[in-house]
Amino acid sequence: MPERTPLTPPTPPPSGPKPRADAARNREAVLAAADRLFAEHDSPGTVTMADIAAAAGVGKATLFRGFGDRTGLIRALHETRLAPIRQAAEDGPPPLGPTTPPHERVPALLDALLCFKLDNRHLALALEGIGNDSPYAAGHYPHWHTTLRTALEQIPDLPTPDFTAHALLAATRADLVEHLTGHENLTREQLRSRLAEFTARVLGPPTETSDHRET
Amino acid sequence: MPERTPLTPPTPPPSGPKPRADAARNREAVLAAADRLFAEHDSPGTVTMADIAAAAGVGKATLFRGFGDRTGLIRALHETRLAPIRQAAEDGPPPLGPTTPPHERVPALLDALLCFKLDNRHLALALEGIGNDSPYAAGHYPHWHTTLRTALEQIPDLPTPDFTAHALLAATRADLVEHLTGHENLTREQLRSRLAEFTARVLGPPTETSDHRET
DNA sequence: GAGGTAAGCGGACCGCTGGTCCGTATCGTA
DNA sequence: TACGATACGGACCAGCGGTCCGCTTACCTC
Repeated sequence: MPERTPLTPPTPPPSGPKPRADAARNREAVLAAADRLFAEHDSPGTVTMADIAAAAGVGKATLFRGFGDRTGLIRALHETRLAPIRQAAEDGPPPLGPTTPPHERVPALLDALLCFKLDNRHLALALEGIGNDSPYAAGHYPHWHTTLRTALEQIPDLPTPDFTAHALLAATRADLVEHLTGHENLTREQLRSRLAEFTARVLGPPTETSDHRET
Repeated sequence: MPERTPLTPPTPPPSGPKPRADAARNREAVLAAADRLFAEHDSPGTVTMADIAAAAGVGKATLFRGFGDRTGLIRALHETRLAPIRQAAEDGPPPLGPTTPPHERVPALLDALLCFKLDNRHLALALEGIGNDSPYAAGHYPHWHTTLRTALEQIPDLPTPDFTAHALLAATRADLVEHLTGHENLTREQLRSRLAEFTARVLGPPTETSDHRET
């Protein structure tokens, strides 16, 4: 532990007192530049921190001061884009919100996640490709897992909601999505329907007690 | 294309004329050292090429000459360990071999793969953590996917064998296994039974036409 | 066994990356 | 306007994967 943190007051969300005006401006510039660069390059690995700093018109240190490290920057970017969906799943209207019956909500959640990864290939790839254990270690994964598990638990006779949640989420992994659309040439709609069919099979037919709507 | 390959006649399998004695000996030493180092360190990222060369008692160039690059080394290591299972799935006896009815073979294949990743945490993590698109890009994945898909196609009323094969394989991803055993403290047997239950749910109940054995 | 030859060796070397330091410029405030 | 705190930026560093080239060594031939 260093005697006084010489850098990296990680500032994961810009919380605390109040950021200086130029700091806030630079933060936005960096996020915008990173987003653009990741979108332009196919592989996130080819985008360096120096590139992002240059594109944003700031020094490298600004980048690391604002986000801690590469992981932090990617996470911040990802979080920004994912926030609306997350919000919708937390307390939004059906079919994503918590009031939706599980046989409808689970597929809706997975479809939303899949569409997000289709629309933000680069970001999702960058996030999941950080290090080992990356998707699970921290960040948004536990949230989605818990949400999904909670919904799955309301389905009777489903043996292992916890593992099932993991397995269903694994079916939407960014690199798998990338492979299916890129190498196997599945269209967006094909992939969505495949995932929906698979999910339906896992959930089994809806019952009176678990789902109060006619299908 | 260089006028004469200065290095890297990749030698992925040591095929062709015949390798020199010391070359073969060094190759084995490198594989053994790499295996040991990966097993000792938790994260494959902390094992460098220089470490492996030093542990094997050879120069770095020997390493790159024999395996092309880091990816090649890891793949060679992985392939060596996985070969028996691969062989058993290709033309072995039940429950892994191709003569097994699908309702029995699919869970057996997945269980074998899961056990392999449990027994070779480090290797599987190293392999899947290489780059983006890593598990799907090359190597063993297409083989397992094809095997699984072929078996799934024999199950009537299973809507999308191709995607289902991907999804089931995704449930055995190395980092997920690592997360479940490491952070959620599932035992080996718990994880195996969870995967088996999940698989059974996906496959649905066996029928007369698809499976000729009583269950 | 001796000698020629090419395959193989090793470690100094390179380019590049993520990450850090510190003198300097800018912001917010009185 | 003057002053302290905050943030800036680019030179800098350590460590990585990967390469080069002069030297060693195994193999083949006679």
